[in-house]
Parts: sequence; C-alpha cells; structure tokens
Amino acid sequence: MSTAERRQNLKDALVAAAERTLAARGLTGLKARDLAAEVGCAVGAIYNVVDDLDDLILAVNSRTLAALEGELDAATRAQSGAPRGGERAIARLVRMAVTYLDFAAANTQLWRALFDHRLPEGRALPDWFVAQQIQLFSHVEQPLHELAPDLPSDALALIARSLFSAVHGIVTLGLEEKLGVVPLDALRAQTTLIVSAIGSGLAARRARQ
Amino acid sequence: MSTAERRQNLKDALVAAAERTLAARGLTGLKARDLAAEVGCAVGAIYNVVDDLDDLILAVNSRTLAALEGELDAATRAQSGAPRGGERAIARLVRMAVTYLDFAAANTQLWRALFDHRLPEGRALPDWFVAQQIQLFSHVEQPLHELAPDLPSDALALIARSLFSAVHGIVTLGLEEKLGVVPLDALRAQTTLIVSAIGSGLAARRARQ
DNA sequence: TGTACATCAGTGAACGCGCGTTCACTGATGTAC
DNA sequence: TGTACATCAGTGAACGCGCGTTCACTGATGTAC
Repeated sequence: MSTAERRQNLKDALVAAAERTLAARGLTGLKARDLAAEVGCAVGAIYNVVDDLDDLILAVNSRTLAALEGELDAATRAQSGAPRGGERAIARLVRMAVTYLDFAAANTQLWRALFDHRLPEGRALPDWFVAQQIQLFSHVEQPLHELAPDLPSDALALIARSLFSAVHGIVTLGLEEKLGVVPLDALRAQTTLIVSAIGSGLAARRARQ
Repeated sequence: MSTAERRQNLKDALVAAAERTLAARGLTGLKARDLAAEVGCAVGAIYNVVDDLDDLILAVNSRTLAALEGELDAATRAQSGAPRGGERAIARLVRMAVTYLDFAAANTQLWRALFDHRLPEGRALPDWFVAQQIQLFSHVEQPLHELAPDLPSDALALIARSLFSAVHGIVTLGLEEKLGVVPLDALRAQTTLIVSAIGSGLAARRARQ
C-alpha cells in the first residue's frame, strides 16, 4: 500500500469516525483525542491529513447534504397520481417538505451540525460547499416554477428560500424540545398544512392576475 | 444605602452590563472578567449576587422577551381598518409576524441569545421563564381562534406553534447570511406573503366544511 | 539485488489559551450592650 | 453616644479543566545508484 493510499485511508477513516461521533454526540462532542483513539492513531497524525477539525466537520456536512439530496431526489421521482400543473406541483412541494422533516428527524444530530457549525471569524465556507447548498435549492425552485411560471427567477429564488425557511423553522422548533415535544406524525401534518397553504396561496395569486 | 440595596444595585448593574455585552458581542462574547471590569467590581463579587453566568443570561433573555411582547402588544392594539372576521385576523397575524421580524432585525444579537442559549446538561429552564414564553404564544392564538373558531384548543396551539415556527424560520435564515443577504424590505414582503397564505389557507379550510 | 540515504508518516507529551469559579483574606457595615 | 464584636460584601490571585494544535523525535517507506 502506497503512502498516498495510507494517507487517503486515514482521512477516510477520520471522516467516518467524525460522522459517527457527530451523529452520536453532536458538534460539541467531537474531540481530536477521541477521534484519534477511535481510528487508532496518534492525535498528531490527524494533522498530517487534515488542516483542522473544521475541515473534518465540513467533510461530514458535505456527506450529510449529499444524503439529504438523495432523499429529496427519490421523493421527487416517486410520482403521485395527481394531474399535471398546480395540484401536482403542490403535492411535490409537500412531499419534499415531509421528506426534509423525516430526514431531519432520522439524522437529527447530523442535520443540526449542518446549521450549527460556524467557521472561526473571518474564514469563509469553501466554494464547493456553497455550490452544494445552492444545488439543493434548485430542487425547490423547480416545482415552484411550475406553480408560478410567470415569476421572474429572482422572485422565484426568494420564494424558494422563504418556503424552505418556513419548513426549516417548523422542523427545527419541532425537533427541539424547548416548547414541549410534538410527535412526528403531528409535525408531518403541520408541515403538510403549511406547505399546501403556501402553495395554494401562490397558485391563487396567479389566478387573480 | 443598606447592604441589601447595594446587592440589588450590583445585580441590576450586572444585568444591564450583560445586556449591553450580549447586544454588542453575542452570547460567546460574554465573559465574567469583562462584566466585572465594566461594572467596576471584582470577578468574585459577581458570585455574591448571582449563582452563575447562566443566571445573568436568563435575566437578560427575560427582558428581551418582555420587550418583544411589548412590541407585539403595541402592534396588536394598532387596529387596521379591515372589517371584523377573517380578513382582520389575517391582517393582525401579518402585522405580528412583521413586528417579530422587525424586532429581530433591530435586536439581532439579543434575539439570537434567546434561542442559542443552552443551560448545561440536566439543568432545566426555570418555571417563570417558561411561563413567559407560553404567554407570548397566547398572542398568536387569539387571532388564530378568530380565524378558525371551531378548532379545539390543542389543535389551535399546534397551529400557533407551526405558524410561529414558520415565521421564525424565515426571520432566522433571513438575518443569517449563510445563503446571501436579503434586504429587510424583501424579508417583510416574504413574511407577509407567507403568513397571509397560511391565514387564507386556514380560513378556506373552514369554508370548505 | 543490495546498500545508503532522504523523506515524511506517525508518535504522544507538552504547550498555550481561554475562562468559569473558588477561596483565603480584608475591611466596611451593622448590631448588641 | 461609644465600644466591641460579628457578619458578610468585596477582592483578585490562583485553581482547574478542557482542548486544539504543535513539535522534537523515531522509524518505516521509497528512491538513487
């Protein structure tokens, strides 16, 4: 096994261990020493292969984004029997929102890491990571466009963002327990309610014109 | 000045200083030594008057909640010319949501502290603080009840929570800059759009029955 | 194929920093007589 | 009003802990001849 391969293996093992740790203990539970112990190397070795613990977290977050995108894709492809047009677009938006909720519920800690992680002051997110986020948004924009084909793309992007934010808010406060626990079923119902209300609102707006 | 008065003064000064610091530097910028320096006492003196830094943060958060509630009250009292019933209730919900957004935009750091602060593992929020949160929710429930008088109160509470969560999501991701900056005006428009869509959806649901 | 040398992965103890909290001490405030 | 004493606010140096990161060292891997 070449040196380069060994390096790559170590890096892969570190990312995998970091992912397990994040899933189990969250961002604040990730420690260099624990990682080293889990992977079976010295603390110092980590820094041969990675600049930073932040590097590792970004790698895990990227995997989480990819997994989420996979689920959204699958949900989108599973066609409902609804007719083309408004109803179908709304149904798709609802399905995506519920998929998002379910993903967050099933991978709460990994999903939280996505939003809670902050790079140290002054350090910016790498471009590839930002691109991956934008990619995700395009999933929302497509059915929105179907719903309101007359909207210019900047308005569409804004609405996509708001819709995502609204769903994200429901999921976030829903999975938190500060305000009492809400069962997952009830959260699904609420998500459906609110996304279809927004969808119908948008469709109605077009009808009014 | 009695000893008790001096104690109270010190505590007040500490809360005020903590509030200024939180507003200026956020949760992670609050340090015992800085507070002592700002108030003009020794570090140790803080612990004569307060158990914990967490105690101070809770005190500030409580003030923030009260300020927010004040604004919501004012916004609610400013009656619009809309007729009674559905339209009026929706208008009120929209006004409250925009007020919430404006408050968060004007007091971003204090408002963030409200949601970002976590007590150490195993320590629960004091009852008076939880009560204050619940109190806030009642503001949302009232117009919702006007909009859907037939809903049982537990369903109402759930919808109030979802509506709040949705708005909170829009405000949170809007004031964050991870996904690019959105001007406050645009955020207001988006908030209005989404709250009225949800409001109409709720009203329509009633009409359908 | 064998040998000498250079590179660099791998080691883990130690560095360094930040920071909440404590603690032994002091002196002012308040009380009892 | 004055005196003796007790209490406790106030002090700030020191404790203690957690933890990311470095660094001088070692030995295995790979290369050149």
